[in-house]
Amino acid sequence: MAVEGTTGRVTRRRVRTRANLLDAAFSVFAAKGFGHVSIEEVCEAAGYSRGAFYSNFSSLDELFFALYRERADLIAEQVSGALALDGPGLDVPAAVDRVTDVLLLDRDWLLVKTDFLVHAARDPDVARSLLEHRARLRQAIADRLGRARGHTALPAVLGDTDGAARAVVAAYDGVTTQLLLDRDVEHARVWLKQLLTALLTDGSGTPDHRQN
Amino acid sequence: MAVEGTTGRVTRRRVRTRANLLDAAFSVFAAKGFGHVSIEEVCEAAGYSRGAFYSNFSSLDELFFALYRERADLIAEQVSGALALDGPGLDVPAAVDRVTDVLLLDRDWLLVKTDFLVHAARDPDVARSLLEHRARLRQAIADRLGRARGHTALPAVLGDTDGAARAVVAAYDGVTTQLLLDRDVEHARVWLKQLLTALLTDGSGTPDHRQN
DNA sequence: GGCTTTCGATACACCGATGTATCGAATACA
DNA sequence: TGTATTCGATACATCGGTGTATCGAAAGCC
Repeated sequence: MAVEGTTGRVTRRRVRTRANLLDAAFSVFAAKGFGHVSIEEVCEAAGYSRGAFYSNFSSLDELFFALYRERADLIAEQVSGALALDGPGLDVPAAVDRVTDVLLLDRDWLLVKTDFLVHAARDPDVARSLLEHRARLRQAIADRLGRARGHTALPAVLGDTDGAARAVVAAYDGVTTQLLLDRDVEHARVWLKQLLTALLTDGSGTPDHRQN
Repeated sequence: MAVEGTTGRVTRRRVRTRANLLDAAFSVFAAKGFGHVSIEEVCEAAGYSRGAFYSNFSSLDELFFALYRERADLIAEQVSGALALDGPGLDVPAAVDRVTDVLLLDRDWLLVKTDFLVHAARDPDVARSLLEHRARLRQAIADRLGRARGHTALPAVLGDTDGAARAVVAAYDGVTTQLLLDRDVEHARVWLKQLLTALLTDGSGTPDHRQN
């Protein structure tokens, strides 16, 4: 039984193994991709037997979902944190700097994230859940962006602050795609910065040259 | 033997079955996702036996790769065509209109494309091949964009025309992600138009409102 | 139209992964 | 510390997919 309705007895070993399984699964998923991973591989990587797995999860999908939510929430917190740092007024360029510094940490995460996207794209329920998550994040961005008026004027082309927040997310997604292919994290960072600057200001930025 | 070094005898039945297999595979991949598809499923969908498959391909990966190249080349031609339509000078807004009208045809294609991205992200060889393909497409965009000077000035933030072309591709990738989740093609189209306008001009555009 | 070559269907042997049922060991609680 | 309960390892039956080898049928060539 993977699901505990009401926690009968508290458990201590259980939480450890569950966490271990999740961690191991993350590595394996990042390396081989969900859909090319068997339950056995995850168990082996974690140093457990399949008995442990079935005791904690009922399917690979369930584990994958749990894994994604865990990390996604973590990232969302980081971004919110980076956005919430300064005072009542938002300094757009500074915020862009902070966010881009925080955002693109881990290639493995991008791999898993994209796997999950592909998964969600084919399952309406998962898609809805993911859309809600994205909407919350976007809302947080839009809120902060709303405080920018006065400091920097947002270009009118994108509409309201929500449109601008949309653009930010789209830029992030776009850069993610490129980064997955060329593996150049540093370039991705500076380039995301450029893109965001281009989208959120009318001013001038710092160009850069690159192949690929 | 799936690979013919030199074409011994010409074949007519063979090309048909090969095409049928590719078409069926496209549907199946779109529906279930590469990695959740067995060779048998593809064969069944195409109305052939596994013997036919192994006679034409040596693995699912090989078929997938062939499938992707075929369609990707087709799309690239469409885009190039849309860009090449007008005279020596490029009218940016008009070109944006034409490209966005052509570009986002098929959700199934986006699904397969993203699957392939996920695949390429884990295999350096495939990644290189995909990067080259993207680079060619980007170059075509940059070339046309180079002729825009005079008509419309590109924002300096993005650097040269290549930077601008990069931004175009990133916007497309970003919109793709959202579209995979919300399945709203029309909105994606108008929104991509907005994004491109925001990136490629300093002027004003047509805002829009939307949930999700 | 006969003959040769190629294509694809059928049959077979072979894992590898899945899920379940059972039992010993670890752990919470008194 | 004793004991009830939970956790996870082992064993088992099963299934689906893979790849290969073989053979009949379709299609090209003269």
